[in-house]
Formats: sequence, C-alpha cells, structure tokens
Amino acid sequence: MKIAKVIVDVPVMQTNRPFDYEIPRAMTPLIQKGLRVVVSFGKGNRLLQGYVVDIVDKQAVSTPLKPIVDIIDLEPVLTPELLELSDWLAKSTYAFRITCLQTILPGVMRGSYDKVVHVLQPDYPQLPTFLKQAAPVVLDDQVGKSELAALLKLRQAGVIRFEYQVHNKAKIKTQRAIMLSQSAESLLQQAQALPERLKKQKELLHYLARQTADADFVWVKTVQSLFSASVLKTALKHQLITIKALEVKRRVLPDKRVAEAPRQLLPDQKRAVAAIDQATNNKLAKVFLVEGVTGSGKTEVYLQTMQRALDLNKSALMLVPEIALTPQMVQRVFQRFGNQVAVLHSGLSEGEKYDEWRRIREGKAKVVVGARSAVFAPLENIGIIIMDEEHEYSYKQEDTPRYHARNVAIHRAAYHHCPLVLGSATPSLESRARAQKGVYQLLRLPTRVNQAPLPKVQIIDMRENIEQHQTLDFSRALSDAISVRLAKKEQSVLMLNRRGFSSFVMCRDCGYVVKCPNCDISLTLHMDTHTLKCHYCGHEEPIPKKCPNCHSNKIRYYGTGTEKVEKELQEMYPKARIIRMDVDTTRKKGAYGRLLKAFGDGQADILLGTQMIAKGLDFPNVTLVGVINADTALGLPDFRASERTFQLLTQVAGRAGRGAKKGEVIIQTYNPDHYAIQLAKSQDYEKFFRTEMNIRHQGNYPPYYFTVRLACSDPEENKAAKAAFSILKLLQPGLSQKAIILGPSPRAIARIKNRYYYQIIVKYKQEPKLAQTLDHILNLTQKSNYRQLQISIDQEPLQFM
DNA sequence: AGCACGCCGACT
DNA sequence: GTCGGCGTGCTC
Repeated sequence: MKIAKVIVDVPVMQTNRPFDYEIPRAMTPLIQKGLRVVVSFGKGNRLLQGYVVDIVDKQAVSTPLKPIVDIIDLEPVLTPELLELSDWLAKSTYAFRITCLQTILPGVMRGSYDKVVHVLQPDYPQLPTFLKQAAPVVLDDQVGKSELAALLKLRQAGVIRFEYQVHNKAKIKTQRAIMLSQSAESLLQQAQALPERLKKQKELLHYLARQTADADFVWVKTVQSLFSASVLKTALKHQLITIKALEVKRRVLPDKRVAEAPRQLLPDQKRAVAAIDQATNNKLAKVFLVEGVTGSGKTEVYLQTMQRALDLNKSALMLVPEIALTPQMVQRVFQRFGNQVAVLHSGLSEGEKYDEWRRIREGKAKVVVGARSAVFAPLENIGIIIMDEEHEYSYKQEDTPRYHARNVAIHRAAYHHCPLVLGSATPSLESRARAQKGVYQLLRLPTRVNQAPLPKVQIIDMRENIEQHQTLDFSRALSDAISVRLAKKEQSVLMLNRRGFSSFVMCRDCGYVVKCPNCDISLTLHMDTHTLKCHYCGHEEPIPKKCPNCHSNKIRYYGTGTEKVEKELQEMYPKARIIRMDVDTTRKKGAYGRLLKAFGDGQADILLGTQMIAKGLDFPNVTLVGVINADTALGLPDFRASERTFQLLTQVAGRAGRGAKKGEVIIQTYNPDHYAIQLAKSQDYEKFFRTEMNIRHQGNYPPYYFTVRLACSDPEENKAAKAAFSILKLLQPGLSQKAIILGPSPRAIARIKNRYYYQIIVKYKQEPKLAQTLDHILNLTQKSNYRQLQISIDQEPLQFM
C-alpha cells in the first residue's frame, strides 16, 4: 500500500513532522511529491491544507489511516530541490517545516480556512437569531469567546454542526475571448450564408475574419467596443462563435523594451567574467566575491555572466536588495534579457507575484530578478546565482524562518553545481574574511568605468560647530555648500541618519559615548528606569551627569528628526524647494518612486531623507551630498555599528557626481577621528576591513566567532526571566568551555505587546552539539509548565536588540 | 491550532 | 449530585 507523508498546516512544535495518509485508489495516478492536498486532522476532523513531502510503500498498518480528502494542484508546486530546501531551512533556522514551505511558495498558496455552521434542528428554541435562516452561516474571524462557547454547546446538543472549508486563494486570472478556430474564408462563407436581415451578424463575422490574420482569438472586451453585447449573444446562440475564458498573466514588466547589447569590458571586468564563466562552464559551485567600487561596472559583470548561463541553456537568478529601490537595475536586466525575465518583490500584488512565480515554474522565465524571498524562485537547472549588495541587512529575514538569503543561495548553488557571485563595494566582513581564507574567490574591480574620480569627501567636526554656529544641525561648510548649489541650480542630497535615534547618550563636547565595561558596546538609554543598560550582558548603570571623559556637562541623549531639519532648512533657504523622504512621507504605495521621480525631473533643489536615500540613486545633477549626522549609527549597541556606518557613508558618498559635473561630499560628525568615518572619507574599504577585523578579533565577535541568539518571552516578567535561566541551564551542558555565553539579559524594549523578553547570546567557534542542544531546548520548553512561553532561536542575528 | 478528556469548585 | 471552569495531551 502506498502512503503519503504530509506536512499539515499547524505551525506548532508538536505537529512539526510528517503525518501518514492513505492515498485513495482514485488519486493514485495523480498523487506526487510536492503537491498540496486537503486532509482531515485531529479529533474534530477539521480540514487542513497539507504538503505531500514523500510517498512510501507501507505494509498494512495497525491503526487505520485517514485518507487524503482532496488534491489541490495538478502539478507539484514544489520541485524535489525545493522540498529538500525546505527541510534544510527548517533545520538550519529552527523553524517549523510548514512555515518554511509557506515561505518558499507565493503567499496565495497558503490555505485559507472557513468555519461554516450548518443548522441541524432549525426549530430548536434557543437557536441564535443569526442562525435562523436556511443557508449555512460562515463564521467570521472574530467570533467572541462567549459566542463560540455557546456554539460549542449547541454542537454538543446536536443542534448544529461545524464544517471546515479549505480555500485555495491561488486564482488564475482569466478573460473571455472569442476563439478564431476557423479560417477567414470559412468565416466569410458563413457570413454569406446568413440571411440579409442579420446585418450585425455579418459585420461581426467579417470583422473576425480580418482578425484571423494575426491571432487565434479576440478579446471579448475589445469586440464589445465595436459590437453590442446582444450581438455577441445572438452569435453565440447560433453557434457562429465560441467564447472561452483564457488565462491572462498579470505582467509586471512592460511589453516593449529597448534592447541593449553587452558593453565593452575593462581588463578587471574581463578577468572577473572569465573566472566566473569558467565556473559556470565546468559546473563548479564556487562562490565569488566581487569587490568593486561604485561605478566599477559590477552590473555589467553580472549581466554577462548571466548571459553565459543562458547560452548553456540554463537559468539565472539575481538577487537585489529591496528591489523597489532600484528600478534602474530591473530595467537594465529587462533591456538585456527581455521577456524571459521574471521579477519578484514585495511591491507586487499577490496576484502579480503568483503569475510571475508560475512563469518561472513553467520554465517560461529563465531569468529571475528579485529581493530576498526570490532566492526561493522555482527555477530549475540554475546556471548562476548573483547576489548584488551582498552586505545588505535586508537579506536577513527578521521573523521566522530567520534565514539569510546568502546562505540559501549558497545551498542552492551547491545543489545546482553553479557559481554564486556576491557583489558589493563594501562587502560584509563575514564574506570578505571568507575570501581572505580562500573559501570564496575574491575578484576586485578597483577602477571606475568612466575613469571619473571619486568625489571629494570633507569631514566637518561638529564639536567646533556648536560654539560658532547657532543652528546645531548645519555647519557653516555645509550651509555654504548648499547655498552654492542653489545659486548654480544644481541639486543636493542631504541624509539624516535616524538609526539609533535618541537611544544612546553622547557627549556633545568630545563625542564620548558611554560603553559597557564588559562588552565594549554602547549602552542603551532606558527612560523608564533612567539607566543605561547593556543589551548583551545585562550590565546597568545610572545616566552620568558629567562626561566621564572630558567632564563636560553637555552629555545627553542624541537625535534629530527629519521634520525638524526640514523646517530649519526652509528657514535658512526660504526659496529652496525641498523634498523630504522618510517613513512618514513614503508610507503610501508608490510614494517613494513618485518623490524620487520628482527630484530626478528637477522639481526640487534639495532631497532630504533618511538612509533610504543612500541606495542606488543615480541623478546626474546632484553635485552635493551632505550627511547631517554621521554618528548615530556609531552609538548603537551593536558590534556592527562601525561596519554599518562605513557602509552607509561610502554608499551615500557614491551618490555625488554621477554625471559630468564634479561631486562633493560633506560629512558632519562628532567623531571626526573615528576610523569608520576617516576610512569612508578615503573610500578605502580594504583598510577598513583590516582595521575592523582587528577589533572583531579582540572582542571575540564575528567573523571570528559564530553567534546564536535565544530569546524567550512571556506575559509575566518573572516567568520570562525564570525561563531564560532554565534555558541557560539546558544550554550549558551542550557547550564546550570555549563557547562564550552572554546573558540572560532583558531586551531593549523589555515589553512588546504585553510580553516580556529575555535573551541569551552564544558566541562560539566549533560546537558540534549545539544544534542538537537547541532542538532539545525547543522540544522541552514546549512541554514544560510554561504554557505561555514563546521561544525563538536566531542563528547569526544582525540585530542584537 | 482545535478538540476531547478529566479533575475540582459553586450552583439548582 | 451536576454544570462548567481550564489544565493536559493528542492529532496519521
């Protein structure tokens, strides 16, 4: 007997394994691995969506199995590769298998459920009024607790019955079309044969005869503009025409394109392309790190190596961070590869995503460009994977499954025996260190394609500014530079670093930031307790009244908002046209693109924004880039603070002087001597890498150590704390002496949604028993007395707060 | 998650 | 005595 192993849609620890189901005889020829099915589950026999992950032979079983109720898909939605990937993902991120399956597939594939009440005894006296009707009633999502209790009682009394329905949200969009199954001649013949009085019918047939020249069908929608609905109805009645519902794929990319040919390569680019092509040709799962300054032509290297994969009749996957931010990039890929390109990103509607996904699944799209989740694109026979801006933090998903797209890409590249190309001007330290060790192959592109010099970067010491200038946010140098641009009708981009707003304490005289004595990490300000806390080890101290370094009393929390700066700017330059871009002004869909376009069209003189303006913008008329506060990220309680600051400043500096005119960059800071700022000024990534590696080495941080974060939360604070300590007890025996455990400590925002959070961070190099221990902890904490306790594990977290 | 079973307190 | 509260365990 064949048995189907099914992962059911119940995301809890206890059901995180396949369940066996009988395959009814009628389904035997249809059933396959990777299909979605409907199964009945639990005592109430409620219907759930499930995924067939395996089909096995099994001899007669002692307890009878439930049969599969229904098959949802005709073709498997998951390839064997993606099935394996979901298993690997679940194991490596400590997430439920079902959650991983749902992450891999487009959102519409997730089952939606309805609870329907059928009334069995319509004349029952205490029947609630809303049930006193003939038809079954669909319960809405928010049925009150007491209401539900009453309904359960009625069910027990046999008055009503529940029915669970599973819906497939994945709908194929169709449009009605008149099929042109006959030749033009036969249509005209039919028209001839019609009696004279059917004038409109004759006209219709003549019209259709003309269309047969270049199509198999005509949309009803277009015909309706020429003929009325009743004409079509008559024609249909007389069987002169047939109408079918044809699928229309929601398309994301335009129909037309300006085809673009490959560009000439510089020697460095040529070398890089050759090295990558060699891996593609020889089916080597090598990882390359392309380290190229802004404007060095990384994109051209990507495009040409992707072309190589296509030439070998393979597919290509290209990951771009937050794709909405770089429409130029998508455009360029489209111009090169045309209709075989599919785009996947969060800006698409569910339906659009589904259609693009199916074009990939059906093999119609061989090139995929997309953001983080596109790493799961159902491509087969992948010849190359590209990951642009590999250092970007948006590649890490912040909620379950907490995966990093880079790791998924590495896994898929290994499966497909194809190269993975990581590209960045400022690679993550993890990747650059791996290249150093020879795990990845480093390909450097040190020169700019157009030979343009890097913009001149000037650093302004804001500590001096306080005395000289009354406005705190603008130095004389920056305001003068803005005035010059306004006079010359050139544009300025001003960036306000909002990360870490008001959350740390800094001395305005010397730039000193209070750090944890144990962890060498900035302390975070907690206004509720009026203390400074370390989020790593839990160290706590009072807020200093005087700067411990220079004894000034100008030590206070630090931060500035975009609105305030905009007001200041407007006062300084009443005639300047300013576009402000922050979370508030870009919340609406499409607002981001609209504002950028307005700026690109020259409708404003100054673009003021948060870090979102640092990425990928390319406006030739921008000759000044100002960073109003370079420090805020440095103050974050995060060992990656320097790295983030360096990356951000380097990136934003690249926005200046993209066109023919020379660019200038002004960075305002209270830490002018900080290496991250100094090295951003000289745009010297390699030196930054060496300096920062040293610091990481001394502090036992990545990439010298791996990290894992265990967080637990409970509505009751003492329970959360107690749980954290029992987790610690469970953890310790599974670790060697060399592992470093930090915490348990309360998280920065101790209470979110009425839950208290505690966390433990483990730093380690080699811990063979760690994964097993973590699984054990997950299993135990589910069964323990802590019913309300939630526990999460984040491998290599990027956010430690 | 959702359901049943089962064991204790306050009601007809 | 029993109704119903929720704590506990199971779902092919």
